[in-house]
This record gives sequence, C-alpha cells and structure tokens, in this order.
Amino acid sequence: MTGRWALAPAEGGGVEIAPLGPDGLPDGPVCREEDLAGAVRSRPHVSRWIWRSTAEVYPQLLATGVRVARCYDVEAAEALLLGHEGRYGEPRSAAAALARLHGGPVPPDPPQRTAEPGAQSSLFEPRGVHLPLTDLMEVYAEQQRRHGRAEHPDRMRLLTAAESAGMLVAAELNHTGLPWRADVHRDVLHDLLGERYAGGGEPRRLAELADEVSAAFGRRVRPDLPADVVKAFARAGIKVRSTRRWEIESVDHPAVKPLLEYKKLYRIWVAHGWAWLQDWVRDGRFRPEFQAGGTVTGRWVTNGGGALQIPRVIRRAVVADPGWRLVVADADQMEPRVLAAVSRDPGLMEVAGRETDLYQSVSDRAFAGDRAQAKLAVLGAVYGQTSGDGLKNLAALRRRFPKAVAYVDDAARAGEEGRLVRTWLGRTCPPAAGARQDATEEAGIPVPEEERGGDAWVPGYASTDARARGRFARNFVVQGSAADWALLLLAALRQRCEGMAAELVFFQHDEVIVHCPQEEADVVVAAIREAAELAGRLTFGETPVRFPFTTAVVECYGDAK
DNA sequence: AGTTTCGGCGCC
DNA sequence: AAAGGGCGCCGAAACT
Repeated sequence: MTGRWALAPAEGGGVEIAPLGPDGLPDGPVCREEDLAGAVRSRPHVSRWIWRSTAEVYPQLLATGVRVARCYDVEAAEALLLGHEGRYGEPRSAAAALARLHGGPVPPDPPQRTAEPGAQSSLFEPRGVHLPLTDLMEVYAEQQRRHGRAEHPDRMRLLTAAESAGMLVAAELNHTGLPWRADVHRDVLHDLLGERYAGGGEPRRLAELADEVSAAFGRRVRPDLPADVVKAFARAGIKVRSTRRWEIESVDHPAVKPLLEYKKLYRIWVAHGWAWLQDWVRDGRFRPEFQAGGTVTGRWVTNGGGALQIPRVIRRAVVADPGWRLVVADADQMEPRVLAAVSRDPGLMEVAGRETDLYQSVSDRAFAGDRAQAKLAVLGAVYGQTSGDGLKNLAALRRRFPKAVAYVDDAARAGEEGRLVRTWLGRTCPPAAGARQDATEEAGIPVPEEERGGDAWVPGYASTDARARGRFARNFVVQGSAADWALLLLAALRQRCEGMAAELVFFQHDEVIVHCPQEEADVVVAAIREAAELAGRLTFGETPVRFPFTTAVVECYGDAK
C-alpha cells in the first residue's frame, strides 16, 4: 500500500504504524512492531511518513542506514500553523495540540536542550512528549483542516512540507558531518597564532600582540578587556565609546594596529581554535547540530559548534576525501531576487530575470553605474536603513522600483502596528506577543515568563520598540521568503542526489556544499541549477525571476569564491 | 559559586 | 564611513 503512513514510537521501544487514507484518516489497523528501523525499511513504497518529530525518529533510522523520501513533521507544522493563526507563543507540541483539541489543560513545551559537544550520546534521548499513534493521527487530521483555513491553503501545505523536508535534511547533515581535516586546521592555527604554551594560556602570537599594545600605551593593557582598552585610550587623551573595530579603526594611535590584529586572532582562537577542534571534530568530520526552523524567519541555527559562522581562514580545513570533490554553491544576490519575486515589481523582476550580476543592473538603471551604491541601497531597503547616504539611495531606488520598495515599506508599517506579517508561503512573524509585551513592560507591568510564549518569544525582538519591530518585519518578508525558497531548494537537491554517492554536507542560508566523487561533480552542479529553478517555481509560482548559483568544484572549501 | 547579560565579532 | 535584519559563540562582567 503506497501513500501516507503514520508512525509513533511506542512506550517500551517498539513502534506503532498505520496507513492513512486520502482524507488523512486511518485506512487500516494500527499495528505494533518491535523494530522501528525494520518497520520503515520493509515499507519502501510509503511516500510520506507522518510523525511527531523528525528529531525524535529520524536519527535512529539514519543510524541503521535507513533514509526516507518524505515526511510530515507534526510539531514543525504545529508551530507554523499556530504562527499563521496569530497564536504565536502557544505551546507547539503535539500533546498541546491534542489538548487544545479536547479542551483539556495544555501542557507547556519542554525546555530547549542546551548545546553539548559530541552530540552522539544525546542522539537517542527522547525529546518532547510522547503521543500514542491514534492521538497523533487526530492532531494530523485537524492540522489538515487548519491548512484549509489558511490565507493561501496550497502555499501553507507547501510550507509545512518544505519545513518537514528541512527537518530531514538537518538530521541527515548531522548524521553525515562535514569533512574536516584536523591536521590542516592545526596548521592554520599554528600559522596564525603561533605555538601554544603549556597551561592553556594565550598562544605566542596573541601574547606578542598584547605586549605590543601594552608597549604602545606605556602600561599593561589587556586587549581582550574592552573596559581596559577604553580606559587606556582615555589616558592617552582619546575618547572612544567602545572598542568596536569601526570605532577604533579611525583612531590615530600606535596601539590601534596591534589591537585590531589581536582582536581578529583572539576571535579565531576562542571560537574556532584548538578547544573547538577537540570538541567538535571526530573521525575526520565536523558534526554540528543543525536545527531547521530554529528562527522565526525560517533560517536555521546550529546548536553548538558555530557551524554557520566558520571564519573564512578556517575553511581551509574543509577538504574532500581522496578522489572526491566539494561542490560549493552559493545563490547569487538572493535578497533582491526574492524581493522581486514577492513584490512583483516589474522593473526589479526584469532585472532579476537575468542571471547576470543584479546589483550591476540595478546600478545601471538607478545609480549611474555605481554598483556599490546600488547594493547599499537594496540592502538598506531590505534591512530598514534609517540614516546616512542610504536614505538618499533609497529614494533613487523607490523611483525606479516603486512596487518593490512599497512591499517592504508595507511590511514595516504592518509590523509597527502589530499586524501579522507573512512570508510568501505563509510563515508568520510574531507581532502581538512582542507588541503586547512592550506595551505592558513599558507601563511597568512585568509579563510573567509563561505568558511570553516560551521558545517563540525572541528577546532581541520583543524588547525593542515599534520601529525596531517595523525593521524586523521589513526584513522578515524577504529573509523569511528566502528561507522558504532555500528549503524547497534543499528538498529538490536532496531528491536529485538520491541514488548517487554524492552527499549533502553543509547548508548555510543560501549556500550548499555537496561532497561527491570527482566524476559526479558535473551532475551535481547541474542538479543544483535544476533544483534552484524548481524551487523558484514551486515557491513563488510563475515568475520571470531567476535564481542562479555560483558553483565551484574544489578539493578545499577555502578555495571556493 | 552558579547563572545571566554584555561586548565584540564571525557568518549570511 | 556608519547603520539597518537574522543568528552563535566566547570570556568577562554583573548579577543572584
């Protein structure tokens, strides 16, 4: 029997499974089997597995070599549906959804697990609240009805399917890991930082730079302590508000050069140094814990390992296996292309309908060929720039691409006014919780923690003022729609790599890395191109906008772009 | 002593 | 040049 099947791990190690009919309701008896992996492996014809949580089930399957084509993650869908319904902050577990359905007390979501190097041990920890299969199917059926009540039901269905695919990809990435040469990493560290001293203190180069800084000030100064540095500058008669690079850069003082160099290297030492290597690299692979849907915009986060912030110099350590290659693919000017697709601005669509450098085209039309100004203006429009040359540039942008600018302006206004703001597919940003909390807290009334909406409550967002919410909403419609598109891209690419030796090993917002035998590289490059086009059509419907990638076939990530 | 916030900077 | 969106990570500082 093909089609959808539901699956729920049972108490005591077994698993309950049942086929679902076209209406999403049970189409056969619930059967109980002892072996989760066996139950899935023996049913390769199942087109989509419905389960509570991919993070709960799929790592176990992957560990025994079982992959699935598609799934539907009930809790991921619950989060998206709640958001869409303007109910951000309500518990999003399947158990909570069931309780709402039955009118019982709604259990709060379990707290987020904290990061922990070498996630292997925690892989099989049960996460979240167990739910019997019949209950799960009831929640699923109701979710199907809720999709039907969404603003755009088809888009919402696509969104939850895409998010579910993202969950699969994240689990697979966590399982596979990124090829990582610890020896190369150590060489890079040694080149940059010098020898390590016994006792775990600063490596040689940092110690030298700290001495140079101190010498320049004429007294002992610790460059890693901002307060110390600000004080030292003050004694030298120089007022600085902080020790941020852009503020220090313009200061004329002999300490500046070694100080900036120190800060650059210090950062690498503490964030991606020897300790990181020890914690996160095992058996030639870096295994971060990717979390699909980790942010309200739909972008992913990693839970430990800082996989989305690997400094460029450290990328030298990412090396393909012998005879293999890394296909590094980076979407070109994704934000303005997405803005063109969602706003339907004729001028911007026309520009984004070409695969050539979009910022150059924009500058030809509105900025007298000044590409840098054009890029600044576009990013300023998307990020909500409020001052500087950006404003003047924004005006030029508005004249030539009025619908595009109006689109983000409308989103900003909606955000400021606390109205719902959605991505093209219907991912919704949390306005009410933030607005209400601000209003209450500004009035001096503290909001109880449980009312802040748990995981859905974002401190940096909720605590800001209305204008900040406007900027957030402005960016949300673009960044979020781009994230939606990226999920579809991943899903399509994953499907195309099926049956090949190629493995997806990295994903970072608008960039993917596929690790494959040298002779598969050309096929992979083509697959990425096709997947990008398909994702564009699926996500945004009929649109002239292209989504080109810059691809590089390399042995070392450091050699890409 | 343990936990939370801050400052600074890495990536997109 | 500076500032506008999203994150994570670290040590130090500031808190309990």
